[in-house]
Amino acid sequence: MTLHAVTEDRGATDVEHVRWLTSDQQRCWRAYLEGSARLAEALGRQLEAEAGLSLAEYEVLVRLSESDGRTMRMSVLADSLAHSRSRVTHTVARMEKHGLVARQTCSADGRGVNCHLTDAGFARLEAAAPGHVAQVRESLVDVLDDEQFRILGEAMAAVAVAIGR
Amino acid sequence: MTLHAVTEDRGATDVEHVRWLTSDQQRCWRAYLEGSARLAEALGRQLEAEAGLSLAEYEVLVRLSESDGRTMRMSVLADSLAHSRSRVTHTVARMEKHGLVARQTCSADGRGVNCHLTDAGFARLEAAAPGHVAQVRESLVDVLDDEQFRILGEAMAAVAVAIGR
DNA sequence: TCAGTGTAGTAGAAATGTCAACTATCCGGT
DNA sequence: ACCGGATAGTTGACATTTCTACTACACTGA
Repeated sequence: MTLHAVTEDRGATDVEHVRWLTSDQQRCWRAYLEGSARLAEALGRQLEAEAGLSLAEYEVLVRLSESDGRTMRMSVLADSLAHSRSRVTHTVARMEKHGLVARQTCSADGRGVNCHLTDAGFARLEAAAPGHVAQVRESLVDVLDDEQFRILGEAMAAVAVAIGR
Repeated sequence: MTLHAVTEDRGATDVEHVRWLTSDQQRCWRAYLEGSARLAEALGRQLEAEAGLSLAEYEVLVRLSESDGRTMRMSVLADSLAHSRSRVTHTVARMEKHGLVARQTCSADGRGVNCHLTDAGFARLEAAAPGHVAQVRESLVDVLDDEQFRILGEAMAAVAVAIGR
């Protein structure tokens, strides 16, 4: 018995007026949950196996590689990844220990820290990228037609905005 | 400088023929990454604050509440959640400590373990559901039009299939 | 100048998830 | 009956993420 049905049984005593999902909406939502879980797992597994990187580390490398001077402030990095500051601190600390990035205090703002991509970090990214892109294609991009993928992107962008970036 | 551009610079020495994402595809993919990160965070935060549950725990409660006798085999639960067995073992162990579920050895298969939703667990789900559904609507369902949401669901279902459920 | 408030980043503990054994049970073939 | 390989689940070590509190610096207004 679904909770939805159960709560409807309460009838007039239910003063909350909950707008439950329709069963079509339920199906979509469950599909999203399952698909996103499997996708994250597939990507993480491939990266770990073939490049020894977590998805979070890979994303850090990507942002840095695209930024001016291959350097970003910690907070900018955190915002751009939609990860907490604390999380980025820990992730970057691990990466620094492995020589992928280097931290330097920011001259312009004494509180700030610049995170810089080292040559070793860039090389690691170059080595990891082809396999990662192949996995993204295999698990997502090539599975969908252009229309589906475009709408998926628009939808998720709208979600990000709604939640308030 | 993007990695994409850099690797193209290698020109004829690049024998890998990597099918990089187009910039449109990049945008979609990044939007997905950011949106899904923010969505998971928003849902988890709401549940934790208002119901003292993690999203993983909530999902366990939902599956059990919908199953025959409010009971599922651990492995069925794991498959249905797309979580690893180990993860489900740990999650269920925590929930059992809090009285939300009870484990009992399976009579039919000596190796099996049945996970049963307690009355307290069901009550907890009933209490949590309205707020959770409201958050799902606010952050996802009501942000999209019907068409977008339907295609999102279809796309993610296709992804789940492609990755091999 | 300097008090108050906000921002940047970190640190360590607690919670959660992953990974690699490990035990116990089941099933299929001989 | 019994061997051997698969399946179900757990365990504990380890890695990662979250949570909370903390330090240091920056900005604003009196």
